[in-house]
Amino acid sequence: MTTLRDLSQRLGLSVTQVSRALNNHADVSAETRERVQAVARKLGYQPNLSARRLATGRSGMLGLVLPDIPQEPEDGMFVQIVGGLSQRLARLGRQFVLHIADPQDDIVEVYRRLIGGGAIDGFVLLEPEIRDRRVAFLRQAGVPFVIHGRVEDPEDYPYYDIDNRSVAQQLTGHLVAAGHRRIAFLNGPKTRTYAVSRRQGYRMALAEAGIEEERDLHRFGPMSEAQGLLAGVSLFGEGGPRPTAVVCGNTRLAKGLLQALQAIGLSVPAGVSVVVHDDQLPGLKSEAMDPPLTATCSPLAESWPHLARILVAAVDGAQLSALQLLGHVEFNERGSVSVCRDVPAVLVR
Amino acid sequence: MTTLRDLSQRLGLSVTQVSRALNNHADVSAETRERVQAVARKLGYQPNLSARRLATGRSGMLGLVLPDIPQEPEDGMFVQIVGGLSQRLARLGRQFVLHIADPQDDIVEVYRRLIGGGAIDGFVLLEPEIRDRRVAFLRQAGVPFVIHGRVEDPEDYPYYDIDNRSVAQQLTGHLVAAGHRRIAFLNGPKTRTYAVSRRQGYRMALAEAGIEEERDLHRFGPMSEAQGLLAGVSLFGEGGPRPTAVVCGNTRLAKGLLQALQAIGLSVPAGVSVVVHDDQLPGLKSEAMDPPLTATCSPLAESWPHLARILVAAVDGAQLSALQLLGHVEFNERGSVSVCRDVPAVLVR
DNA sequence: GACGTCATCCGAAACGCTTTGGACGATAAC
DNA sequence: GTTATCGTCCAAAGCGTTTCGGATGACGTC
Repeated sequence: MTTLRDLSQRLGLSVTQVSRALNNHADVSAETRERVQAVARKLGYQPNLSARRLATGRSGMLGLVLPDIPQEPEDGMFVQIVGGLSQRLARLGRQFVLHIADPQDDIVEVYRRLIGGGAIDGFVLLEPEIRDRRVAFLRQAGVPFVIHGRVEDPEDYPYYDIDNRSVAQQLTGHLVAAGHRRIAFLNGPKTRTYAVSRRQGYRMALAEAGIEEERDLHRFGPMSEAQGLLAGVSLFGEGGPRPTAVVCGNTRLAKGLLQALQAIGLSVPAGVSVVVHDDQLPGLKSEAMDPPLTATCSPLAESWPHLARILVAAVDGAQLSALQLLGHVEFNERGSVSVCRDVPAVLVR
Repeated sequence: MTTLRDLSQRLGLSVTQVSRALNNHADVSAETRERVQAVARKLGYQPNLSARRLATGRSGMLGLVLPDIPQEPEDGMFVQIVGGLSQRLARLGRQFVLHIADPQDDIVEVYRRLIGGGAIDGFVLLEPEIRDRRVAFLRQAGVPFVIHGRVEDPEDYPYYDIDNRSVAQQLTGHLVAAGHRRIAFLNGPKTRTYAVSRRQGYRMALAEAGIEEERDLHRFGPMSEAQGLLAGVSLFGEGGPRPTAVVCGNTRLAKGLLQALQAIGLSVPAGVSVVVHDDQLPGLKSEAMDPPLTATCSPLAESWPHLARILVAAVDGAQLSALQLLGHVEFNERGSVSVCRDVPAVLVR
C-alpha cells in the first residue's frame, strides 16, 4: 500500500505538503500540486480511510438502517432504494453501509452502537413517524441525517419530501369539483407523518366545499394490495357506506381496490370514481391500470439522488436552506372520474 | 465519546491493560478484567473502529459488490441476499458494506479502490464465472473472500456451494431410469461455473446409460421465466427436436417451460416429463406448480448464514478446511415423470 | 541468599492521516 | 533600509487503538 510517506520521500517533499497538494489546499504551488498528483496517480495512491477518519473525525461512510429484512411486496422498492443510494453515494466518493437490525433490538440502541464506533458519518432515515425516536436521538447526538419525508415542526433538519398535504388536497379537490360529496380516502399507516399530512389535505379539500367528513370513509392502514382489496370490500360490499369516489394513497392500494370493485360488480368510473397518488412503483403504473387512473404522480426513484446529495452536503456542514427539497408532483387526468349525479347522502337520510 | 484513555484514568490503570482487559488477553488478572469491563459497560465505551483498524489493519467491515442495480425478477432474491448477509454479519459483530458499482466501471478497479482505501476486510463473491477476474485479483492481492459457488481448481479458497454436478446427474439419472433417452437440459449461462458443473453431471448421467448427447437439447441461458418459455417453444414447437423429458436449472425456467407446454398442448407428465432444481425462490416452489415437480431442493436462503460465518472466519485466519462447505441437497419425487414408451429416436431415423 | 518462574502490569512505538503554528525567502510598501 | 505581505514549505502533535519489550514483585527452589 502506498502511503503519504512513500510519496513524500519519492518527491523530496514533506508529508504535509503532499497531503495538502492532494487535497487541493491553498498554500501549495501549482507546479508542486501537479507533480504530486502525477506521482500519486502513477503509484495508485489511495488514502487510508481509517487514518483519515482518525485525524478528521469523518469516515466517509453513510448508513441506512432497516429494522428488519424487507418482505414481499415492498422488497422490490427496497432494491431501488438501496441500489439508488449506494450508487449515488459511490459517485460522490462516499461509501454506503447497509445495516439490517435485529427486529428485537431497540432501534435507537442500534444507531447508538453505529455512531459510537465512529464508523458512520450520517444516516438516511426512511418512513418517518410522528415523534420519531430516531430523529430525536440523532438530533440530540448531533449526528447528520436526511429524512425521506418530514416530521412535525420545527423543520430544522435536512429532508427530501413531496407536499403530501397538497397531493391529498388536489386529489380530493378534483373529486369534489366533479360533484362528489361522499369521498373515501385509503390512507397510509396512522403513525406515519405523510399519512397525517395527507389527512390534513383531505380535510381541507372537504372543508373548502363545506362537506362534513364521514369518519367511516377515511381508512388508515398499510399501503398494500391486500389492504386495498379489504377496504374496497368493506366500503362497497354489503352494509358498506358506499361512497361515490375513492382517493387511493398509492397504486398498490388502487390495484387492490379495483379488484374488489370488479368482484362486486362496480365499474370505474361509471359506478365509482377513483383517483390515486402514483409513486411510479415498478410494475404498478396508474396509466396502465384498467381503467387508467387520474393521478398525482411523483416518482419515488427521483428521491435517491437527492437524498444522497443532501446527506453528503449535510455531513459537509452546508447551510440548512440547501438541504431541504420538495419534489415535483404532476397531475394527470385520465378519465377515471365521472361527474357525480347521486343525490347527496344527507338528503337521502 | 469514551476512549481507552478515559477508562484508564478512571481506573488508575494503563491504557495497555485496559485494552487487554477488554479484549480478553491472557496477562490480566480476573479481578481487573471484571472491574474494567464493568466500567466500560457503565460508560458505554465503544472502541473506535478506525483507530483499531489503523493499529491492526482490520476494519471489521465486510463487503458485497454488485455490478449494477438488480432488476426484476432477480431483485427479490437480492433482498434476501443482502438482508441475510447484513443481519448475520451484524450478529457476528461485523459491518456490512454494500457497494453497487457503476456498470461502466471495470469491476476489478472497483475492488482495487475498495481495498486500497483499507476500508474493507473481505468480500462475498456471488455468481462466480469461469476464469473469474475478481477471484484472480483478490487472491493475488491477498484479500480474504468467500465464494457463493466455486471456480475451477485448485480449490484453495473459502466457499459455500452445493454439488451442482451431482444435482444435474441425479435429475438426469432419474429421467434415464424412467426410460427417457432424449432429455433436454435448460442450463444457466455458459460462463457460470455452476452451469459448467451441471453440464458435467448431465453428461455423466447420459454416458452411464450409453446415451449419446444431442447438442440441440442442451440450452444455456439466463435462468428466467422468459428463457424457459422461449426454450420450451423452441424445443416442442413446430420443427423442434421434441425430447421426451426436460431438466430445468431452476424453478423460474420451469415455470416458463410449463407455460410453453400448456400453450402447445402438451401435458406433464403424460406428454413430457419435467424435473427441476429448486432453490426455494420466494413464490416459486416446485411443489406448488401444476403439476408439482419432481425436484432436487436446496434452499438458497441457507447460504447466507454460512457465507457470513465463513467469511468472518477467513478474515480471522482460520484453517482452509473450516472454510469450505457443501450444502445439503434433497431429492423429492412428485410424479412429474412418467415412464417413457417412445421408441428411441435412433431407431426411428 | 541467589536464582528462576510466574502473574500482572506499564511505557512507548506504531498505524497513516490532517492540522497547527511557524520558518524562510522574495517581493512590495513605507 | 526597515517593515509588512505573500507564497511556499516543513516539523511536530494528535486522533484511539494495539502490541512489543520490558519492569516489578511475589513466590518457590536449590
